[in-house]
Amino acid sequence: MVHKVGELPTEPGGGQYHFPLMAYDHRSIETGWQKRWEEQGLYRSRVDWEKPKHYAVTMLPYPSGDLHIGHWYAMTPSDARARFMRMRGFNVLFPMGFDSFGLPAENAAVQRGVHPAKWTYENIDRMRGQLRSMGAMFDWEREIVSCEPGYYGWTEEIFRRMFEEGVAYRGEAMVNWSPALNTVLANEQVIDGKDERLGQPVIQKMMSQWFFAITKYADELLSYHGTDWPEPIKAMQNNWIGRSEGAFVDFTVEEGDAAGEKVRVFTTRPDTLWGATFMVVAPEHPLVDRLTTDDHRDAVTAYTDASSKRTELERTADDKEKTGVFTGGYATNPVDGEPVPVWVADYVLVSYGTGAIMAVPAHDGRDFAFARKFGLTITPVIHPAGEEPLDEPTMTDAYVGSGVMVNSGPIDGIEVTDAKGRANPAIAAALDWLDANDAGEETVNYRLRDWLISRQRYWGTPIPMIHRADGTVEPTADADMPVVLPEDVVFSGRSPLGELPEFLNTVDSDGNPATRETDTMDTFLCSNWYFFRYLSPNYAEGPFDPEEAAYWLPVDSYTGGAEHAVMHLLYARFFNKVIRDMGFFEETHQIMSAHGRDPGNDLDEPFKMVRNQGQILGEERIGDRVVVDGEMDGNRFVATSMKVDPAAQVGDGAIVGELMRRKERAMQVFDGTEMINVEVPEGALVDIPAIPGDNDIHQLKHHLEIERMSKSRGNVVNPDDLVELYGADTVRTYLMFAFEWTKGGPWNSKGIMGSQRFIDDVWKIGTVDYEAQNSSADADATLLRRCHQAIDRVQNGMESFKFNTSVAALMELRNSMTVVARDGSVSIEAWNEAVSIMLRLLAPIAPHITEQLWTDRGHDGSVHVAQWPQFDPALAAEDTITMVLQVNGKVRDRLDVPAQITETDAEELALASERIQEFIGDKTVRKVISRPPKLVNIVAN
RNA sequence: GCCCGGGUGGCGGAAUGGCAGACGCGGCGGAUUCAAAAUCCGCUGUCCGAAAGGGCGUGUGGGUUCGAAUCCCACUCCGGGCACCA
Repeated sequence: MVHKVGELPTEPGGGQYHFPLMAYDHRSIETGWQKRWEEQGLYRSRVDWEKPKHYAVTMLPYPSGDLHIGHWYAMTPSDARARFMRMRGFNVLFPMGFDSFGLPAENAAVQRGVHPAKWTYENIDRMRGQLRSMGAMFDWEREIVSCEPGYYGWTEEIFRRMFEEGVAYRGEAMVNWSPALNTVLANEQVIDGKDERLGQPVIQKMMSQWFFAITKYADELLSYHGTDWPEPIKAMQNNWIGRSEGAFVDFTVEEGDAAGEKVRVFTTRPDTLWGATFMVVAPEHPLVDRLTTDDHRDAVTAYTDASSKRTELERTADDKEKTGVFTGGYATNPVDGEPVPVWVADYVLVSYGTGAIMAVPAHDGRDFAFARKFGLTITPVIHPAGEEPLDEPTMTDAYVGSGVMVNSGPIDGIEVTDAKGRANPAIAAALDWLDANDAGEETVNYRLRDWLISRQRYWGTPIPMIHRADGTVEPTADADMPVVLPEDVVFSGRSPLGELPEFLNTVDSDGNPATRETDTMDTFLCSNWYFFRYLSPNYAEGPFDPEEAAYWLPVDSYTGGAEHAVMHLLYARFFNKVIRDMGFFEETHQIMSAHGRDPGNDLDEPFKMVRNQGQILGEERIGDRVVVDGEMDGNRFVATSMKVDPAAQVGDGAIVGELMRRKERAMQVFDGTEMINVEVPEGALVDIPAIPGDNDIHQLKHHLEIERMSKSRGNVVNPDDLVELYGADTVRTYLMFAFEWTKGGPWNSKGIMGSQRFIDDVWKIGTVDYEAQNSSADADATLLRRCHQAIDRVQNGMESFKFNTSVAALMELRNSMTVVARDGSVSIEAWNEAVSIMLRLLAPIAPHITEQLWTDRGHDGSVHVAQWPQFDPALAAEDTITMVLQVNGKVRDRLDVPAQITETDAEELALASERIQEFIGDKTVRKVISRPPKLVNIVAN
């Protein structure tokens, strides 16, 4: 790919190109600079209290084997932004590491007989090389690898402290057990009753496990004080934490074994207590046995046994139909002293609230369905606003709207709104009544459960605890810390730690024989605090060096995928608060203060700003040949049948052509001349030979659908190949330009050509033997204006994570400069200034080519430590502006006017326009809106 | 069901109250070439019109405003999260 020395077309400008012989050769230039930067230590970051700091982190990868395009998509803009901040005068830290404990390593060991450590380290080596090819400014001196004892030993230490503080505890609870993964899982790792890794069903088991008391922090986790996070992420976390305000109310058991005992329920609607006509307890509720009367015992036992055998998935899958049995027992409703029957049903979950509910069938859909099915009493206590009172026999649904309380004794007549908690007058009145009558207590309940962190797996951080012979647990002694994962083990798919006597057997603090904990920690713990370890990866006195922490913390910008919203991002916030409360930041605070930095609330949250990138999907599948039958309906064709058939000929059906893409409701088929919208109704016959069995519209959509990249789909875009072909700078530019970063989208293998042309043009601009032909001061000012407009736009895009607009601004500058280069219309000084600005603006995005050109053009030092061009609004301002003239809001004429034009002058010019007068005609001018210099709008009728 | 985010050309997208479609891909026409690639020049929302020009146009319907892709109300569709959560 060598460009010719060119006497290229001279029209219309009349100038000549003087392009050099050599095109931009990314192969020789990019790796060369990567090496030089490394040797020069260009990206080392040091604490410097004289300079403002910026700590930027992009989520560290799991060393799965190869860096994929998604990593590049996530990391490149983060790197560019870190570089941009550095050029703007910040002392920037941008580190990288590997989240290297986890299941895939262990699976590789089982399947291929490779030790997880070997597999992991080989992958890390390969990925390190791939990351270098990106040309990112990672400070490799600060790299962390979480499977090294130097890292996980500190996780263990933090665990020991958490145990002492009671934040880490061993508890017996109903937990999620994955038979497929051979381990328990946290609630966050179970989606729709299946594990998030393999999608295999998870069952409920009572087990003794290690937990972190994240619920203690539920309220603080709902506040994001001092942070700038995407609203959807906060919404997801809030949703997950699930705070509900309500009350505990005690119902007293009437007779039988449990007579006099209280059954506590949680309710968010204490106002409806007077309508509570029965109670339901979960099958696992501890009082079930004693509530059950002898004549109901067989039925209840049968029911609870059956439900214990069902998985979470089964319980929720066959949803609608409620099941349950009567215990025979009764409890007293405290508000009116009425006895209500107590039932057992699995629609009440033992894990939420108190595992028991008061049922208000008139005003709760689930209770209503249950009451109707089992013929239980329904008592309405809300009179719907502006309607007839509810009539029990004719009700077909629970009434959940607003109105006025009725049949509710002391709170009769009080208004019920749609508001939650005390903001609802009826709820407030009920809470006050409960308090005054000692019948219940106002409370807050959370959906969030404590974090189950033990895993019955080998390749993870050891839990530094010892099981004593007497059944109690104690932390590993200081001298034995950290507990190092033994390497010489045999893999069978089950954790080998329990079968390794030299690991298992130890002594307790009294010298008695004891055993080590063989479970390891959830790998999400590793990523809880790695951004602290980056600060001082070799620090031996603690998890992080307070001297570094005082300067760098907190993380100023954190970027990564939104899929971590309720796992990593929530856990990391929790851990940060725990570390703070255990006093790890005390010294850090002192050092901050000593340097005159007020710690304030800075260390309450780990990440000041979070931004999420979208996902790169596989390239769209188009061009399948299809045969469609059906008939035209308006401008769309409604199909009765659609068949994918590569050999289809014209005449095989009403429409034969290529399937182009899926619109919202229609498929588009291109028959060679026009694009036809084809609607495929649910009942239409669909035949896709590639998908066996009966096909329908959904499979057709799926067939076309742009999917996540995966090896099995064969749609993986390999960044190494792209770098080889186009160079890292082109790939970086394309990834930053092609999508709205937060959104992502399908890969387009042709689109990258635009970025390649851009990079080639930059090379031409930077190397052209520029000759001023007929330059003028005006042209100089115009070019400088374009440059300053570009500075503004590039800067804004970088700051607001709208990287595509930054690249677009640079492409526009390229367009202007290409014309200037051809015409020679500016002075050599103006040209050099413009090139210098352009190179600096582009440096964060395309670091290699800009560095080469910067050096070649005789600048001292690296472009990456050059100062960002100072934006000057005066230089960016146009002196003439096209003013739009409107009549009744429609554009009718345009005029070039001085930017400084006054309101009156603009108005006069507008009224003087012939075209405007034509449109005004014989109408009367009612009003003139003058917004100089952009617009004048004349209202006439 | 509840909670978020979104709907703009053939495509990715720009414009946050003031010229809709910047920038790029693709397409069309032309130059160069034996030819192709690459490169260069021009056109490219849609309808009417020979043109000048005009009508329409940011999911749908309504509203606020001199003026709405942008603000408000209702609906609809797409994506995501949560979900017998009491």
